[in-house]
Amino acid sequence: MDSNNSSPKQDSEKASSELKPETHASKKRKVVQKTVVTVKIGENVSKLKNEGLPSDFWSWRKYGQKPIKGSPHPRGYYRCSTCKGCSAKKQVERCRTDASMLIITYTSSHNHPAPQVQQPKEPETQTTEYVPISPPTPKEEEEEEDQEKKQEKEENHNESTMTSDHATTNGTNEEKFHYLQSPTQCNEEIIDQQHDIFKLNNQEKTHDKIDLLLEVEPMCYSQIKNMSAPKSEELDFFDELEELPMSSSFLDYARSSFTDERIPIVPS
DNA sequence: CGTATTTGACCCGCGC
DNA sequence: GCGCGGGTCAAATACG
Repeated sequence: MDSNNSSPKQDSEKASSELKPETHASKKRKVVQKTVVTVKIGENVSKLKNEGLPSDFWSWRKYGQKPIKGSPHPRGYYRCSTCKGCSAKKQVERCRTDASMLIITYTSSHNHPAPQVQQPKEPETQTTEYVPISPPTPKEEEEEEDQEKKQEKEENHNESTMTSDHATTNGTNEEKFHYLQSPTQCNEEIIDQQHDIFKLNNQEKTHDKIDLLLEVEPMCYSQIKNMSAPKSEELDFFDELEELPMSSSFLDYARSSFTDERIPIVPS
């Protein structure tokens, strides 16, 4: 809590009641280090997970959502719920140009080490600790799939969607997430602190793996499938459901995968 | 019953 | 100095 350096403004006002103004407002707006990650939805997330991609070791709780000017999609605000005092936050929004692309911005770092480093063996097993891959994943996937399916069949997929819940856990369900980096978006504040921020998650290790994955799956038939589908409609749909796709595992996952792509931004 | 998510309102910072 | 946009909190609702 006190360590939170990102909620200065509100802290001042609302915090005055319970919280306390820990930092200055300036911090919140620019002094906070941010890592921007662009994720492309179109690959197999579950699959990757199975591969051994550690999703996030932390849980994220959504605390707000706001429509962004110029963007047809709203931005979701998440906070690390793994640890009560963790000030780690992340913002998730869809690319205005490509609804299939998610822009995740990580702010602040975790005050605590990852609950447990899940190994690339069995996500479920390791989840013993509390890796939010199973629970949240289904939700996001559901939405994503829903959209695509809706185009083809709504009811029919309903079942599939639900099934995916379990399947996801096992990796049966195949989601598609592509990770890309958008240098243009934050090339100005790119830094090497990314390691600092995610160092906790043993990203270094993941890094290697992700690297391979990225190269290995430049384009899967899944992606093609995506392309085949009318993006326009999907976008539209997303527009309204924009907020759901990134609960935690999704982002977490993305984050892990983006190790390489994530763009650390630092407010000068 | 408890926890997570959703929605609305409030406030601050920045730009004009 | 005013207005716009962004970010967070709090309360209510839904789901497990």
